[in-house]
Amino acid sequence: MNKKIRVRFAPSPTGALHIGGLRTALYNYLFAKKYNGDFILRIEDTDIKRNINTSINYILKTLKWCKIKYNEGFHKKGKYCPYIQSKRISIYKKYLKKLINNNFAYYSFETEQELNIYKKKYKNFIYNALTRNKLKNSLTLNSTLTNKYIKNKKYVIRLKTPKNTNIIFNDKVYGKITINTNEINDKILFRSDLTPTYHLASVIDDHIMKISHIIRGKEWISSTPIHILIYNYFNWNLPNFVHLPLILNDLGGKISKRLNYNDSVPIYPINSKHFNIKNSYKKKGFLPNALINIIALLGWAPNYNKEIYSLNQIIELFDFNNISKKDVHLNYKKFCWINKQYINNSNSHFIDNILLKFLKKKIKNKKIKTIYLKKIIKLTKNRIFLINDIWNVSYYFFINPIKFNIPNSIYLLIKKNYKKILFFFKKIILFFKKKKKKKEIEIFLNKISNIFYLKLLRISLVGKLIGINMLYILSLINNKIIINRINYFLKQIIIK
RNA sequence: GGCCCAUUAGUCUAUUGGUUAGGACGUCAGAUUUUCAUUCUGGAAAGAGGGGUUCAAUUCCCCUAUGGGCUACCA
Repeated sequence: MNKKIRVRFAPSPTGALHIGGLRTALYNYLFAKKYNGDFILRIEDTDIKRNINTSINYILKTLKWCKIKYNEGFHKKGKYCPYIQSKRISIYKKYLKKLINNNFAYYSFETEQELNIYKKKYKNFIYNALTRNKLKNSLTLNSTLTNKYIKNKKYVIRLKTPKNTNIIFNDKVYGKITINTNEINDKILFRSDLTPTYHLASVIDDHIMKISHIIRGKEWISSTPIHILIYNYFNWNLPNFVHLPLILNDLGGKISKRLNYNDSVPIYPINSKHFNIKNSYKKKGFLPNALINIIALLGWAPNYNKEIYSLNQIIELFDFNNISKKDVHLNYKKFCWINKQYINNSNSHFIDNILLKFLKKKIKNKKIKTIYLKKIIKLTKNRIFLINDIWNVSYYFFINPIKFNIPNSIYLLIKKNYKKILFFFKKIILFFKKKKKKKEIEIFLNKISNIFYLKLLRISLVGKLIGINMLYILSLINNKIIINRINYFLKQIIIK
């Protein structure tokens, strides 16, 4: 096999790109990268009714954010322009004519309503070699009638599938798959609205564009015989078929472009007439590198006891043999864990800047100095899983607690003298220098022998028993604010 | 309903005839953190069921069960 590796990602612009689509794109990209091949982006918009024009842009943005680069295809110059099927219809028509002339395709004249009646009447109605002799089509009607239908443009064009023939192909993931032609319809290649369908367009394009490996979701396995027939009818060399296991949603079904399911969360946020995607992996605070790692491991595992791989490692190790045949369920907590590994192990300057940007946006108070924010980030970032979590672990540096959550265990022990204790703390805190000396605070904290008194102080400052070491809380929050918080606590909380 | 495909712990996966069935997330316990989280250590937890083939089966074959895909003038 010395043919050049050429693969394509061919989404239809009918909605948001979800994690399954992105994985297909990624695996194509990885395979091309590994063998120095071409990775092509082709837009399959043959079904005009379902197209959503903003989704092309959305797909491009998502791929860009994930750094999945294609070197040929939509919006790029290339040998096989254009890379959008709606602008290639004349090509498909040309090939379609050849199929008809060679008697590999024929005109069929039933209306949709008529077909629905058949489907209702006969349970397993299939339009193919077993039934087409009894139906209205160019094979059964005489030429005058046929021509009349064609003239009035009341037809579809169907692929002529042979009778009772086993189509066998060797899938790179699933191995040998056999499907009998009696089970498949004479697929419609050309609709009554005179547009080609996916099956025709994609096979022709894959051949013209010299695609060597078709890497796509497993849901296409049952259509593969149709594609193989078309290749054979044209006497074209077959590409390699690589079908990927499906990614299942929380209901156990195929993830769809409809955004009803939690797991179908798209990658990139977008706000347009057609979508309003707030809940995306990007928006949640996943890093693109981590997401690539996560998605690569969805149905593929190299034979190492390891979870974290750089893109280069993934490219090097990527192999169809390591792709699982089993459909995968998403494990969101593991996603978060992988993201955390990236937050902790990546270049810290890079991550800190992302966190800084996030916090600045969240706080909106321009008076807060960058150095201060950086200190807080340094102290809190080892506690987060997603970028957005940084707020949850640092908010108490920026906003005063309003509600106070005092666990019973502490409540019982301090209820007698909590006022005294806090007054005492206030006195000491007032004596801290403006630029607080750490040592001073350390001595103070060490002197508090009763752990519950410390907890009381924490609750009054943070609201809950969470957060980083008191030493840093006391030294980073300004004395005045600390006193105010204690005062507010004493006002709000009446412990009897 | 028909056809195709899959089936190792809650989830992802390793081991493709001989292993105390390995790892990860999660979970549970302990340590660190005078809190919480992180981190560290340890534990529990799996070959869907039934038949074959074989000296030996998680691994090969068959049946059943379960799950999924397809069965569109959608891709």
